Amino acid sequence: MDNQQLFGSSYVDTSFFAANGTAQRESQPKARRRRRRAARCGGGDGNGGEMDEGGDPKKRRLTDEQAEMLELSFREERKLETGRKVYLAAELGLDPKQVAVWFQNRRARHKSKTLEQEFARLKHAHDADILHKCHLENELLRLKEKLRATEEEVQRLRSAAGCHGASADGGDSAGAVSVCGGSPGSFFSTGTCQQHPGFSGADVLRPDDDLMMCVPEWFFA
DNA sequence: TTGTGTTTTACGACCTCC
DNA sequence: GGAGGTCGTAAAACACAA
Repeated sequence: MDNQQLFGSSYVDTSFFAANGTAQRESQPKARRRRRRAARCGGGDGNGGEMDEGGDPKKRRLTDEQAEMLELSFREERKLETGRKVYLAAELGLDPKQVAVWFQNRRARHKSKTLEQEFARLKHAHDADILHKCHLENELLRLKEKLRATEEEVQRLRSAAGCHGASADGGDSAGAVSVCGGSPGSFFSTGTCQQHPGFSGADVLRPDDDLMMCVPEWFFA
């Protein structure tokens, strides 16, 4: 069937068909499924309202051609105004209501897929943030350890110089390394990085990432 | 062949816009 | 008020592993 004939120039431009053709389906399994069904049923009859033995209109899957043309039309414009609905229904031998329902369901599928992709993107970004936070925490620990060593060295030099009253700060230097066990805002308890169970930082790691202290506790569970 | 999970079609309820 | 939208859901159609 000629695409120009089917949709009319006001609905679909020819460059779209040229670019997409009929091969650009969302997934191969879907195509395979339709092929198998077509083989079983002896191909589509072009009638979406086939009756069962009792004469009741049963749920009928659209033929490959019908689905394909609706898909092309959907990609062109996701909303369905009355004129286009009636036109498509007439050209595809469907009830206008069927066309409307198909578009409703197609929009729902599209939205669902979009949300899925957006979720994956946000999760990836979140994982990267968690990893970055881990590195910052590790760096903080290193710096505090360095500070503690420096303060110990100062203390030692003062002692060596006979400056016994120098510890006016109450000997608080030991508190400098208490971050591991007691820092209120710390993410760490025993030097490991506590992650959410769903953390999947592996996909954002780089070869030079220092993971010395960044092992989630659940890893050892 | 059958049980089960997934996809597709269809519908009703409710909302928004003209 | 009617047309068409989303959302939630039922059920048929289908794929596939056991």
